[in-house]
Amino acid sequence: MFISFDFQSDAPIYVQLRNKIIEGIASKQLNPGDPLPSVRNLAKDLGVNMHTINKAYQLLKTDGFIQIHRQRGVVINPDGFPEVTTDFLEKVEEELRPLIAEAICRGMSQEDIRRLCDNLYHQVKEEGAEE
Amino acid sequence: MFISFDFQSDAPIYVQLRNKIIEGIASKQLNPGDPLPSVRNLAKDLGVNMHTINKAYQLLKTDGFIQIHRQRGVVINPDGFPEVTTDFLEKVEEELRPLIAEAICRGMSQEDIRRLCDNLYHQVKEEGAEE
DNA sequence: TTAACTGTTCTATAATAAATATAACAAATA
DNA sequence: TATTTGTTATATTTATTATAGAACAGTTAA
Repeated sequence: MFISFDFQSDAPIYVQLRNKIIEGIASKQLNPGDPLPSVRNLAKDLGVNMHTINKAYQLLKTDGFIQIHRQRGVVINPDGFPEVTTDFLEKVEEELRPLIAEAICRGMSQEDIRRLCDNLYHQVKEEGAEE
Repeated sequence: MFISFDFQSDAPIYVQLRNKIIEGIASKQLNPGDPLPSVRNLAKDLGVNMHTINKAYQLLKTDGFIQIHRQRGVVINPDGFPEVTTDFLEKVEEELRPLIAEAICRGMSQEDIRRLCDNLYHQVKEEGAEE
């Protein structure tokens, strides 16, 4: 598995896991229809509690990134992924605005910020190419 | 004051306050040398505890956005603001990567993301112009 | 059928972070 | 002198996070 946690981070484990799986989808390491480990197996592999995994899966299910079939297991949503909702845009703005404000204070230009985003964009997209 | 809190947000009050002040600096509503209210007065105005304000001020002081003179009060740093440090870049990447990954999953192009950042950039910069 | 495994739900507990509440101190000012 | 400043200390309450163990209902494999 390509998943590990940063226990120094202030982000909760279940949020980190949710994000790692979304990054996996964005980089096409995880594709529609791909199976994910059961909550119990993944918990064992990663050395965390079953409920922590389940919490992350519930978030992903609610947002439409994965499907959970009663006893067949967990799969990356085969029917495609959610659109750009207003909820998502609001979340992005709430988290991005402080970062951009601080970047401005520290003297970054619009070009600097654009470059930073572009770099991250490609970094995420081409994560499956390395290794 | 231009400060209010979103009690629905999962961001702690002292973090929200820190960010609002940084946004104030970025939009030039707050300029080098400008005084900030005392911890007690601001706490009273905003209806929160003194220690919550103090926590935000300490963060801003540590990062170099404000100066705190023993009994003269709190001022926006008159000697300029901190550079783009590696700590800051690491924080940006840690918070921005999941947002960009999710944006990609939801079908946003590099151009879409760039536009979103540009919009926020101007929105922050021209916050002082309205009203 | 039996046994093992699935997601789901429930109750409980421990650890940590966030916010509040008082109180006190030392330095500066009005 | 009296007030205000930032700072520090202790204490309490609340919410979140993570863990623990157990049970249930449906599915699959032996």
